[in-house]
Amino acid sequence: MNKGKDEFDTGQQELPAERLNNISTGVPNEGIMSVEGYSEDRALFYLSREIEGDETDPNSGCGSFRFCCPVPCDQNSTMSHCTTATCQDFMSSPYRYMNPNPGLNSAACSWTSEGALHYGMMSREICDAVASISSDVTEERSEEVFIKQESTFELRDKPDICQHGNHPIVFLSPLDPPVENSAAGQMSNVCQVLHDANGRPQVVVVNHQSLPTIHSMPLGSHSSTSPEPQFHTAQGSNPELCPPCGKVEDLGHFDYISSYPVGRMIPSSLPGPCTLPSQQYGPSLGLPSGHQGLPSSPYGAAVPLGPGFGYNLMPGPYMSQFHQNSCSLYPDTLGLNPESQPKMIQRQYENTALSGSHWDYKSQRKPCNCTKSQCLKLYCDCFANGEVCSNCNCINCCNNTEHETERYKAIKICLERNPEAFRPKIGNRKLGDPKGRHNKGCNCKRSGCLKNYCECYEAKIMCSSTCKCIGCRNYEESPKRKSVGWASPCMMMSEKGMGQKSRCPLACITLDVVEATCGCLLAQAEEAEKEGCTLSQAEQMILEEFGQCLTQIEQSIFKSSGLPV
DNA sequence: GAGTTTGAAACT
DNA sequence: CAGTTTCAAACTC
Repeated sequence: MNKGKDEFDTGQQELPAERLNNISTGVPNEGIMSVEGYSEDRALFYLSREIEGDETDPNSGCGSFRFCCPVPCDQNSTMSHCTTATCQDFMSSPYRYMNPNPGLNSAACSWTSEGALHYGMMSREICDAVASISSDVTEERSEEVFIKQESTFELRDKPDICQHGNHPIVFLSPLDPPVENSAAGQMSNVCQVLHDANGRPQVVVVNHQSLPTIHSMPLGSHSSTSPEPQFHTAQGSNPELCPPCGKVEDLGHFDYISSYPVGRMIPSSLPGPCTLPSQQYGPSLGLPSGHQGLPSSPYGAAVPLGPGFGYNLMPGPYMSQFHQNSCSLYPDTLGLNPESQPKMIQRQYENTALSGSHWDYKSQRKPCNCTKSQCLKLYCDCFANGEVCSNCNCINCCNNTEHETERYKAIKICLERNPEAFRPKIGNRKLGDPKGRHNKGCNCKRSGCLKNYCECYEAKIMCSSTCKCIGCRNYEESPKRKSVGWASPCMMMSEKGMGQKSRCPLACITLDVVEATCGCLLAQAEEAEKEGCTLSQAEQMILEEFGQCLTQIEQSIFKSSGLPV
């Protein structure tokens, strides 16, 4: 059944009904993981995985993955319509692999190829990008351990939230075939497949030119004998044609539904029983109907930023279903990678024995000790991580369900002040930068970026050009990281008995050295200019000069340390 | 455990 | 945007 890694699909993707049914019924040995997404400016992308081998073993039976674009893309696009990736690529890719139950396969994804789509990245580059994060395999596997604890019901009930352009695509089930907006003759909208708490699939069509619409599918529409969705007409006003059901419902406040800024964290996740949105907000998709502004739930209100760009402030318990068990909205931190998560999440991850549910995972997070912020400011790690306080030592805490209104307002204020406020600070895993970097960079002045005061150091990443730190000593990749902990370059040198921290080799880079180096680089630039070199040639000359300078500095360091050069 | 240091967040 | 203040975590003793 495996078609092999070199076989591309350029046409409409295949969704063999029997295999879909196998998934839906949990029959092992076969399965397809599919991810569909619609973009206003790009076509549908479909990722499928055909599996062979022992499905009870997530380490085996890896087939090929096809990144397919089943409808014609922009002819001018350099994007490859199809490419393939090996299983290993997939396992280490931003697409998170979940195996909720032995014999049951599902794909959770983080569509981090946004950049690739928008910038015309070639498929080869995408593959490289995927390969560049291969170091995450371990973490991804760890995530599997989590997911394996989930039940089949949870699999169907909790969607994946995937980034696609400025819109997250929420996928719950690999069972939902794509819905083509044939009325428009193109994939012009963002469609999202959601499931309500009862497992009922719902397709939300976000039309950028108008209000969003919902296609509701009755229960059982994904029966084993009917792989095609059976849309029915949702009641509502201002309907517009939107196949396949032909009729739609005007939600009037779609920001609430699905639109979400890039990289935004769902700002809530409550342990405990989940709230059924349908119960809370009425029958239509469980979404509020007709209201705007502050709803009954503090997170229910949309922040009207315009079509396709708002805040998903759904109630914590409900959205936590989405977040906790599927995927983070952050591509770079997907899979609970402990090295790319914010510190609170990282701590949670480290403190968890990977044996419990996500609630266990959350309950073991480090409690905060806020006293004055009411845990409603970003000082509070719980709040900053989109968590409510639980078993914390905080005083006058309002970061809980009893103070939903206050919490909502605080979230709104934070987001208004900084739309990236709830985005992980560590991210942007790129080629050549597999560990990620601090998005804002640190501003340390006294710690040398070698204490946990430094967010980069705490996240176990090197400081980067983004940082504005002074006296940084956390800028060089250590060749010998401790197997368990993190050793900075200076610490490593100290361990080698090369002296006290004051003798850190970086101390050799004095102001004079820097000035001399800069002088050399400037001289090289001037020479390049005199010679009429092109920009690229000049850059190469300067870089070569810089390399020579670094070599000299390195030699000086080794000489001063008494080590052989 | 109290006090100090630190840097991010918030404020002006 | 820069400087100051507030805050809570990290650190030291």
